[in-house]
Amino acid sequence: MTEDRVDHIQQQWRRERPDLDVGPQALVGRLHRLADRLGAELVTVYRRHGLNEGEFDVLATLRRAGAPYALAPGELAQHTMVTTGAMTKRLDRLEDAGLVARERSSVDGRGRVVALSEAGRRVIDAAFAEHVRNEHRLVSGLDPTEREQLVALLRRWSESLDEIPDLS
Amino acid sequence: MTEDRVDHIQQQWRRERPDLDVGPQALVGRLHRLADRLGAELVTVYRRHGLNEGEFDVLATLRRAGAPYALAPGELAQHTMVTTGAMTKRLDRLEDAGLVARERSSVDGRGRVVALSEAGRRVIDAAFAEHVRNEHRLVSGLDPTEREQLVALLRRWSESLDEIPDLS
DNA sequence: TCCCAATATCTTCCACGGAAGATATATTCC
DNA sequence: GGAATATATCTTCCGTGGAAGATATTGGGA
Repeated sequence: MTEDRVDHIQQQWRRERPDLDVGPQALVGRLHRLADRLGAELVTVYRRHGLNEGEFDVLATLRRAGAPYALAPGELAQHTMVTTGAMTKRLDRLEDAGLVARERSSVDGRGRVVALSEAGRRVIDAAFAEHVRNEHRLVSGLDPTEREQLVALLRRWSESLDEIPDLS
Repeated sequence: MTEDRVDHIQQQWRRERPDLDVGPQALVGRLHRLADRLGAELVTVYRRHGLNEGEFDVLATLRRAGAPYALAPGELAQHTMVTTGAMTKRLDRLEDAGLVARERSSVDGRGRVVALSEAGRRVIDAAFAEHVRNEHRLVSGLDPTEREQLVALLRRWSESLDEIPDLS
């Protein structure tokens, strides 16, 4: 087991603050660094298709919703976990690029319906296929058993967070 | 095993793109969502101490480097994984707040030395102690065995990424 | 029916980081 | 020693997202 950056950071803290138990950093810190690293690999594929992460996320959300590939801006904001203001701007860019179209909702004058255009559909289908290949590459260093264990542990951790009390 | 958002997304893709194996998303997607979730919890502590994530990171890096708590801007940028331009701005803010001081390097006229002020030292010591308590809280839903397994798997995954070829 | 609260979206302003270039200083090589 | 190159930091401009408020529309209750 070679020593990595997180180990080194922990050692520094143990020297400087021996009164604190920095054990959990092994998990929290490593998870964050890994997420950053993986994220950087993923965006290279988005960029090849002329998209940034947020735009890919919007197109993918519309695509996997199934025909007619249309959702409201508010739904998209919820699914992609950004504010509606941020979504407005993403949609502005995607609309300018001709990848989505905004129409008035027929049932609610306040609402809009955002739908993939034909071009949008083509772009996300190509980008997503490459994205999946990229994900396969990124997990290829783990064998099937390790992947299963890791999925189970991440799931456990996620669920446990819902039941943890706030910091006093 | 209850179904979570990542499961649902996978199901959508399997319906819409049965030609693609989206298995790896269980790992990659879940890791990202978990990192976001944890990050949101962590910043609440930084904010209590008047810091954002980047500023906390800078002060923590100086603090754990040990006395005299001083590093060059370039070193700080490397350790915290941002560009030197971003570091300049972080240091501007921290200097305005009186938490760090910039001096000319005595050995290199181009260089600067960024050092924690007394106030900076107090702030980061208090913030970091609370940060560690927060991390303990966030991992409290996992038992010691699970934590060890998870650390080992994350470490394995990280290391494996260094040996993976680029996407063709 | 009419008013008011709720809702959906968009607008404005600001915070933060990246990319590329500017500036000052140092180092290397002749 | 002097010119060319390298290096450290900072500056400028831009892209993206959040927060708060503006606008338009809906729906409910007097």
